[in-house]
Amino acid sequence: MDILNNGLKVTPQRLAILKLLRKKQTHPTAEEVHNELLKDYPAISLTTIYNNLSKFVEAGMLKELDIDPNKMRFDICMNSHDHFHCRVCGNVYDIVYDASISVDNRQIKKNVEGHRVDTVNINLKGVCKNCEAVRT
Amino acid sequence: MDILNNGLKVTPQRLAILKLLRKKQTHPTAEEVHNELLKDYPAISLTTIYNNLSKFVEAGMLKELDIDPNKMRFDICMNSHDHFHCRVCGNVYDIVYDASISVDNRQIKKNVEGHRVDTVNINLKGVCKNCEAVRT
DNA sequence: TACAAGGTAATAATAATTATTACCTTGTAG
DNA sequence: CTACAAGGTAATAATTATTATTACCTTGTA
Repeated sequence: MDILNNGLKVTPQRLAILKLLRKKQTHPTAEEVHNELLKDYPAISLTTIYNNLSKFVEAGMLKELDIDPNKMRFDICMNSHDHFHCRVCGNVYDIVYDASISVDNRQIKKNVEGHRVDTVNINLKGVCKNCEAVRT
Repeated sequence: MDILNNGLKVTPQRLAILKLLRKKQTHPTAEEVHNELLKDYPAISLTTIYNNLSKFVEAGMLKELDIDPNKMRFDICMNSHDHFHCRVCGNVYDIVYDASISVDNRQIKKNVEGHRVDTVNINLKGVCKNCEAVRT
């Protein structure tokens, strides 16, 4: 038995990581995942989190985001969308763009100025609504 | 005398860093800048590079790019444009989008899904034309 | 000429991530 | 049912990029 036929065995740790990533809307870092899972798995190690996040990326189940220069953050692969990085709390939120704009961009020619393009990421930064609310 | 009235003194090291960033099209990392400048300034330290890059960012002369998860890369501020990150050589190139697409995107509402948006970055990834040429 | 402000460079410290290793589980073949 | 092989986990140590600290040096100015 593997997870999605990617050669990865199902383990409680792996299920827990995936479940957490699916539940949380904030694209937690490896350490945040670790802290969260310590509640249910007091023995889980940070190494395990890193190992498995990497495995999931290799297996194509997660994408690594490049929106946070200091920490690795991940995205459970689904239909394509963009990201918003709050510079106050640091959380990363999913953003569903207007279909029109989104499509215009992502379907841009696969060759730009002579370079072969694989992926297009649109990253927004600013202050999220929670942090904005706290301030006022 | 300061550089662009930002309270920064003019030093040979600073001029050299800025000159290099202006000349190179690949958005070199701090270490690449260091290696390059060692040719002309055998005593220059990596710390100086980091210090001054940070100063330049504070002064608004450079922007920090978020396209490379592993290294800091910088952009001499000019008219807005996007970036392409080659996953073979790691270089980052400037991309001039079609004005139409570019404008559509960057002028997106300043509030998206309740979050206040400051900046929008569009990052492309793939294989650059140089690396593509080497392969074939 | 001497002083003050800020810059540089050497060194050490930090933080996130990765590598290494030994032990443990689990599924399967005999 | 038992033993083995494959892979997973966790503890530890190592690596890498970046930042902090400190002492010395330069330069402009009183």
